[in-house]
Amino acid sequence: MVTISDVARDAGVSPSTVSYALSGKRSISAETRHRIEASIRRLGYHPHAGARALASSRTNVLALVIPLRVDLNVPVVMQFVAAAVTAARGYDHDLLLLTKDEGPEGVRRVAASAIADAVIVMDVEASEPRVSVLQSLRCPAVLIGVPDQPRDLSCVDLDFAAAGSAAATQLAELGHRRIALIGPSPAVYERGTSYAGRFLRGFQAAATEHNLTARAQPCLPSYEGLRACLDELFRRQPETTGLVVHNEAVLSALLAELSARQLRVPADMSIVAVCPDDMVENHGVALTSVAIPTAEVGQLAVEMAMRQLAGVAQPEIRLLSPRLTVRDSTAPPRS
Amino acid sequence: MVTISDVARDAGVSPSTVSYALSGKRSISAETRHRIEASIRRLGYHPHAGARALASSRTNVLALVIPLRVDLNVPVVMQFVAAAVTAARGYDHDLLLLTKDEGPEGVRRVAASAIADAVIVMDVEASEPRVSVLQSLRCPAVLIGVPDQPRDLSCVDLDFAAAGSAAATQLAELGHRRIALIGPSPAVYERGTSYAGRFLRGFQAAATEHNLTARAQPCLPSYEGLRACLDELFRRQPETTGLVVHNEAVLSALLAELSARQLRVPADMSIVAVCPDDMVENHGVALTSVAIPTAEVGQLAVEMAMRQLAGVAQPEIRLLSPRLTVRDSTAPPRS
DNA sequence: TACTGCGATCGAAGCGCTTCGATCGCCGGA
DNA sequence: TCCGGCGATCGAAGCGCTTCGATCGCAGTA
Repeated sequence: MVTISDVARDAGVSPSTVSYALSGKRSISAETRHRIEASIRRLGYHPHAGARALASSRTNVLALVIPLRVDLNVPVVMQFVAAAVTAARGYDHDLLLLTKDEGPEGVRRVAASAIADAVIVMDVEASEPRVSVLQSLRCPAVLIGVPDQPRDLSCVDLDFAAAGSAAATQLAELGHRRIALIGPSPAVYERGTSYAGRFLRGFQAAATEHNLTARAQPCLPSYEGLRACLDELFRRQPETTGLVVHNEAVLSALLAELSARQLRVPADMSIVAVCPDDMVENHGVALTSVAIPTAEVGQLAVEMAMRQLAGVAQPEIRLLSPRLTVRDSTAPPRS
Repeated sequence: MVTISDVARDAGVSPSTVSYALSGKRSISAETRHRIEASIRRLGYHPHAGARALASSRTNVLALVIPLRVDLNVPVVMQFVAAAVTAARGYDHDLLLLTKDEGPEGVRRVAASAIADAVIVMDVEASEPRVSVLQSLRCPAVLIGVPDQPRDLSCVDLDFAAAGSAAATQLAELGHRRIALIGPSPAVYERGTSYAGRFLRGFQAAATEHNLTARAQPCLPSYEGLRACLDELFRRQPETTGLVVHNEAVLSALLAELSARQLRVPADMSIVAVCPDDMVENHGVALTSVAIPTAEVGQLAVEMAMRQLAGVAQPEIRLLSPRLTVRDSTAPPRS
């Protein structure tokens, strides 16, 4: 292995000079710096991450805790991850992947053994057990989602309440009177996943405000689940003319099933989807949607973490305003 | 931070004894071990990962390089990742996520700075530039996919040639005479992605062998792309009665579009999908499929890496035999 | 001319761990 | 009784880096 001493010898300086040239923490004459850089290149030197971590108490690694559940939408998670890893590399950091399976202990392990400098947590629950661990370890952290008790932790997410409201309002303004929310899997609600409840409440509040008849139903993420969900919906609330779908996994099944039931979109049924933008075009009809800004949130989470590491950040809760884009799946109801 | 010396003091032994108790590399009396374990628990000791890496030249981290392309199927990638991270934790290792964007330099960086002990590479191309880096660094590595020149690197993948053959053969045996392959995005072929070509060749070989008229078409992963692909297909090869779909992203679009064109599955058109098992049920009809064993491959990749780290493994190429499951999307052609 | 201040560089300590080579009892065999 | 051998433990070196406090030479000032 090529060490800093090898570089120092090659460049005719001391190891500390090489270190300072690399970190820029002390001034180095231009000439020396160039000689060092040349040596580094010639020898193919890469600082040993462990040694660096030990000496500086900085690993340049961010930990990201992702859910492995199937009832959560996988592509959405992947988009977060992609955005986060890309953003992290922009700050010269790497991303370590943890799974929610490990629970609070996983977070403790990683933070306590200084494997990562900060932790980003996805799929946050209302009463989130990882919050107290993070807090007691005084570990820089960013939650994607908002627990009931964020304590002093930073949070970032789409403003799901506003999103739910926007979706319902859009249907109301088109003149729909009976609408429904096709929500995430029941398991998501049971788990108290923070975004699901917030969306639901926003949806209901807007429905009430606009005097709509509104029904909310969770939906298992499978074709059968969707079919059952629709059966139930039309039995309990016939004449429904507008659907808000907060469950990316069943979107295509929904369209297939509506078509099978001779319901045309948007003539017989309007649909507002809640999903990342790149999912609205993969169906026969371009979907009116409230965007889930996965890329922004992922990137923002990393930025917030980096700012905490730089010491220039107090805890903050950032809720991104929803953006609704009207496309071809919504229209006034036929009356 | 709680250090090994704190534990040693608390337990009334020397730091090295604690280390040996933890690693089991020398025998420690039961009594001492218990005292040490108690101290560890009481103090909440976690070994410092950097220090450990520095002293032992082992990080207990595996690097996984994933593609971020949209033209690759995202859920499939995610399933690999999930399987790999879970398997890695089973060996007390963590997973560091790299993206293909960083190219060979990313691999070099991680290996040379001893951030990870081994590298697992997804989305391997026929002439894979990362192979030589990996090899010259003498870094334990596992490729998911098989490049033209695997050199001494281990590879694991589904036997895509056999899979292509199995899919075509199944249609042949049902009596179909004109079939088609709806393949991945053209970009995937252009990039020389290893699995796409292997599947195609297997498909064509079997078609030839069974005297089928067979056409292969790449397909952009969008509704429009699929529609264009079908248009082209039916223009160039009308009377096609069987489809092999090696493009998970367009499965639901395909079913929707066939239905829109009054083609019933399987009465008018048989479909063999190539996809992970959990994707066959999300459509109106359960799909006959050749399984992509994402979980097995991901887990196997980790196991192979661990075996290399343990020093008990020479390079090997493991191709998993395809498993075709007949479901409801295939039937003899109407004639 | 003597001194101050500053930019550039060096040397050494130390981060927390692993590991190699002692050391120290203690037991069994001669 | 003495000694060899072995299990249990200790001490110290060292992994490769960062960083603090010197040192050194030189330009500018009094």
